[in-house]
Amino acid sequence: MGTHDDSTDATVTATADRLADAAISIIARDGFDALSVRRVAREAAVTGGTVQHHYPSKVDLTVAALDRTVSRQAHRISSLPLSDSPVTQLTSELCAMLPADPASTEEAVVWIAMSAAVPGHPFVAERRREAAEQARRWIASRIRRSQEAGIVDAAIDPEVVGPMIEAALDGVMLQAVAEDDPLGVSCQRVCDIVDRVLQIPQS
Amino acid sequence: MGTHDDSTDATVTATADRLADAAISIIARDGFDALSVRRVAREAAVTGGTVQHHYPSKVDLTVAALDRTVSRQAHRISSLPLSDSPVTQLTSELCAMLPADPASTEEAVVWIAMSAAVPGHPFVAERRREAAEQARRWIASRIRRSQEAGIVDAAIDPEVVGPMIEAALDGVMLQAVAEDDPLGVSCQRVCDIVDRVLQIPQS
DNA sequence: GTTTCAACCGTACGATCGTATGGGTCGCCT
DNA sequence: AGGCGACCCATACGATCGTACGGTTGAAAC
Repeated sequence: MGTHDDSTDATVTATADRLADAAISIIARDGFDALSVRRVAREAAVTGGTVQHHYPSKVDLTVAALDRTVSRQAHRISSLPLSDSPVTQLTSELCAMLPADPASTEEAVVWIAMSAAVPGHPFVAERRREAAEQARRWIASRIRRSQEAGIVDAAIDPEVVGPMIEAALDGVMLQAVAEDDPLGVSCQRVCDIVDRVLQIPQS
Repeated sequence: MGTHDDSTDATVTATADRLADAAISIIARDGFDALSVRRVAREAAVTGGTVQHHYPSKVDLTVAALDRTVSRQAHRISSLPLSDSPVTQLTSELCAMLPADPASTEEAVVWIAMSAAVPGHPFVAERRREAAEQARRWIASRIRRSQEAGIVDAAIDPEVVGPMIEAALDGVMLQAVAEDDPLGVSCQRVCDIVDRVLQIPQS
């Protein structure tokens, strides 16, 4: 209630989001283990007690950064210009998750970092799984829409091809993060894989 | 010199390898940040001073664990039964990098962990890039051999399709690590992607 | 016998971490 | 006016970290 913000929904103050953004920056810049209460405080120009007030424990701070990462990703791909074809829509949405500007780079690095942090951090696994399932459903819906449009063969099963595309996206993103491939080759790579996996005739 | 060991080559003592293996286990179990001198000492049943003697700094210990990981991977896929077809040879070698037994699981988790640890740890990036380039060359050679055997179309460029397969392997491995997919679906997934990317007619 | 040296053990110091705790300031409600 | 809760600041404690440093042992070199 009260003043609404531009994020997912209410109940979180603006400083709490700033702290989460600071945490994202730290994770993206120096790795998942570099996240600490004091560093977030320095990054956000507050004292340690402040971040401790908004996020009583470190896991609270971490899940806030993780949730905000996937929320930022979802917000960006949802506010994307519509394409004429469902399959180019899918590929453009996929490419929107790759590192392009500083913001998307942060989110991609955090996504890879939280995937790698799953062993030994059970609460990270849960958040990652939720986001992955959401992405899975979203990819499957795009495939189905492409089938209804007659662009891809109706015989292929979205439930089996979807995970392939998901894996391709994860792999390209991991390489983009680890070897900082330029956006062009990353995007081209995922587009090529999608075309081949969906058996789209090469132009 | 003198007694030779079963690892890559000489000059490293047996206890140094044990310490590297302990480091690998720790990284695989509790994440990259959980690696510490004292934990390795506990894991290997020695004191902190001992690991400090073999690896004067923590980065020395870390690069030893990383190098040993890729060496263990290379050793396992090199000691693999030969297949009749070059493409099944490639897929079986790819699947050999996926988490099957405890050893390969450790190596896959460490590989993902070191990919995620690249930002903020420059010395990790170097090691990862060497291993990735080696894998790239190895995949490209398998593709070329398949083309010479007439199984895949000679028109496709190994230099562009290779990175796709590499990305697919990374993505499937990441999902296997993060969501601990069973080996069957992971292996099936990479095989399917390879078949589609190489445009092998579906059986 | 003496020296040397690699391997291993144990301790210590400074830094950083997570977190508990208490005080201070402001706006809002009764 | 007085209480009250949200917000922010500051300090402190215990734990863990990387690493420097010295001691001990045993075998090889001279």
